[in-house]
Parts: sequence; C-alpha cells; structure tokens
Amino acid sequence: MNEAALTPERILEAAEEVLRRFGPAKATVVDVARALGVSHGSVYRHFPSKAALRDAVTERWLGRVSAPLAAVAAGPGPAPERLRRWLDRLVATKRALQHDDPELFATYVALAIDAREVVRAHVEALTAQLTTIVAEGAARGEFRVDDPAAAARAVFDATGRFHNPAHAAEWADPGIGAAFEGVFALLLRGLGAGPAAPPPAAPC
Amino acid sequence: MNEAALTPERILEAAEEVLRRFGPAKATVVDVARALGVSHGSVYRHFPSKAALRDAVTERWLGRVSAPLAAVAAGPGPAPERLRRWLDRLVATKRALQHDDPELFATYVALAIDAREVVRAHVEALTAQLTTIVAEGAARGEFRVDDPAAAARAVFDATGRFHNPAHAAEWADPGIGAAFEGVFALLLRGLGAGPAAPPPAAPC
DNA sequence: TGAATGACAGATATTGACTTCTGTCATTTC
DNA sequence: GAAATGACAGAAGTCAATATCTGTCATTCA
Repeated sequence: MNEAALTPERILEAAEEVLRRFGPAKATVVDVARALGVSHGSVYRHFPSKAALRDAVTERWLGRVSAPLAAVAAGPGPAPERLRRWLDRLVATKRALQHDDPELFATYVALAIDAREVVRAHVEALTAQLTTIVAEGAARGEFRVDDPAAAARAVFDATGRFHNPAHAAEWADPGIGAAFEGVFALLLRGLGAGPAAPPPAAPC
Repeated sequence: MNEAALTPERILEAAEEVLRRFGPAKATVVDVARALGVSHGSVYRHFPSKAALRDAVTERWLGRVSAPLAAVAAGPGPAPERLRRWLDRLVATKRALQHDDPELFATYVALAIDAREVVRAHVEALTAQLTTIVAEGAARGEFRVDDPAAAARAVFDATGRFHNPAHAAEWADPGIGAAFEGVFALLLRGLGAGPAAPPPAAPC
C-alpha cells in the first residue's frame, strides 16, 4: 500500500486540478496520473474511461451549485420570497463563476456539454427543489397553481436566459437585470401570487 | 454593361447559394464571384468586406423569419389568441428550418453568431411586434399590464428555450411541447389574461 | 470615365508526416 | 493475490511546410 490509497475521490481532486491548469482540450489521463504519482493504468482501475472521469468531475461541480440552493428551498419564509431568493442565488452563483474565472467556467461548461445525462439529473434536481417551493406556496395559499411540478418546470424554463450557460455571453449586458425583473414579475403573477389576492369565489 | 448588371441583390443571391452548397466554413468570396462569372474584386465594389456580405445574407434570412410574423401581429382577433398564434408561428418556423435542413440551419446560425448587431435589430423588431399585441390587449382589457414593452420583452425572453437557436438541440425532446404549454400558460396568466377576470375593485 | 480585372502582400487554412493519447492486458510488485 | 505497472495498437492531436484566401489598387476594358 502507498502513502495514501488511490481512491476515486483523490483522482477526482487531481482531475479537477489538471483541468483547471490545462483546460478541457489539453488535460489528459496521463496528466492526472502524473499529478497523483501513479501510472495512467491505475486511473483506469477506478474509472472505466476518460469520459466517465470527466462526467464525475462535472457531477461534482454541479453538486456544488445545487447543494446550497437546497438550503434556500427548504428554508423559512413566504414561498414568493423564497422563490425569489432561490432564483437570485442560482443566477448569482452562475454569474459569479462565469465572472470570477471565465476560463474555468468555460472548462466546466465544455465538460457539461458532453455529460448530457449528468446535466439532465442536475436539472431534475433543481426543478425538484423549485417544486417544493411552489407546492408549499400552493398549500399555504401564497400561490394558486394546479400542478406545482409543471409550474416549477415552467419557471425554470422561462428563466433559462439568466442561468443557462448557453446564454453566458448575455450576462454582461447592462439590461440583464431589468430583463430578469420583467420575467420574474410576469412569472410571479402567473403563479397567482397577487398582492392581496381577491378571494376567488366569494359571491356578494 | 454586362448581361445583367452586378448588383448587391444578385451578389446576395449567389452568396446564399454558395453558402448553401459549401457551408460557412468553406464558402469564399472567390466562390461567390465565380458563381456570378466575375472577379472577386468586383464583389468588393458592392460589399466592403466578407463580413459585411455575410451580415447582409444573415439580415435577409432573419427578414424571411420576421416578415410573416408581422402579419400575425397586425392581424385580427383577441390579443391572447394572437399572442399564441404569433409564438406558435415563431417556434414552428424555427423548428421547421432546423428540422428540414439541419445543415443549412447550422450555416445560418453560424453566420448569425458573428452578426451581433444584425441579430440585435432582429430581436428588437420581434419584440416590437410582440409589444403591439400586448399593448392592444391592454387597451382592450384583455391583458392587464403596466408596461406593454417590458411585458413583451419578458415574454420573448421567457420563451427563448423554444425559439432561440442556442437551444435547437432541445427541440427534438419529446417533452418540449408540454414545456411550451407550461411556460405559455404561466405567461398568459402573468399578463393578467384571466378567464372571466373578476372586476378589480368592485366593493360589495 | 466608370466598372471590372487580376497581380500582389499579408493573413488564414490545409495537409500529411510525426507525436501523443486512450484503453488493454500480460507481467511485476509488495 | 490484489493493486500497480508499462508496453502496445489504434485513434486522435500537433505542427510546419504549403496552398488558398482576403482585401487593395494600378491597370485595362468598353
């Protein structure tokens, strides 16, 4: 046995470091093995292919995005405010990643493009979080929706411009904040979150 | 003077044909000139650069998308239905272009990516059309919105997944129709298009 | 004399020989 | 004997020589 046993965890750590330094185009399995002081054959004992390793790195990254949001979704407060906090945080997280280190962000986006199934699961996890917010809001009468899951999915789809990396180039637009406000206001109203909603069926 | 005079129009025609045949990566100004039976220097008399020629081709293509929509926007009928028809048509047009000839569609999308100003004007033209629909709806009491232009822009942004070519890969998803319905329903309600809206301030 | 040409310089793209990488597996190590 | 190694074949990527393209402009053409 060696200093520290070779584990998937250590390999992922090294793979992230290698990707950070060399980018997705240049990072090789040999680089990852070298960073760990082992032969590249050893890496293949823990990951069946380079694609699987990249998928695992992507999953880790996406997990770091979605985990903090789960706390917001499960947190206290009225559903409309929580929805706003949750979307704000999602948008701010993506923007910060993109702004603080554009190259690293581009690296992870490039990985994600090839990890379709991982991304699908990530989107499903996020919409599940949104669904809990919408469903609670509906239960409390803060929202009026028939199908919370469908509404949550619609909210996620409709706000894609502000969190989907395919639109990252637009995040620097000066009008992006106003555009988000416009969409959010429309969605909030669409969820039936009227300010002091008139009681639905109270015949005089 | 020649058979037919060399005009910007004829050059655009030839450029489209060359792009169709060779794709954006291989199409050259020399090819366009050859298709017209002139030297490439002559093309430069009408377009200052290859980029300008490509921009003009892009503008033409986008015009063919937006022109028929103008008729829908200016057409008859209740604003909510017109909004639905307009969006349906926009989405269907993009999908048809993408589906019927994916390579040609990819060609034009590649051109559009480099023609930022042309695309900006196209988006502005489309949101202007949407604004007329929303504003008319507001005037007739079919919608309840404060700022029709902002609401129109929000509708355009929120439906991006269904018409923005950046999302073209998702258009083949089986769930895309349901996703559109979900977003549209949310937006319609967000525009205040309640079915038999309760009169806002009628104290009993 | 205004439109078209084609030779040209610098920039960009292509090609093919060469290098490196991925994934496997018989052999070695501890 | 479980884990690690490293040589290997085929696939993929690199790079510099070579070819083509863009944009200009002095000259030709009608």
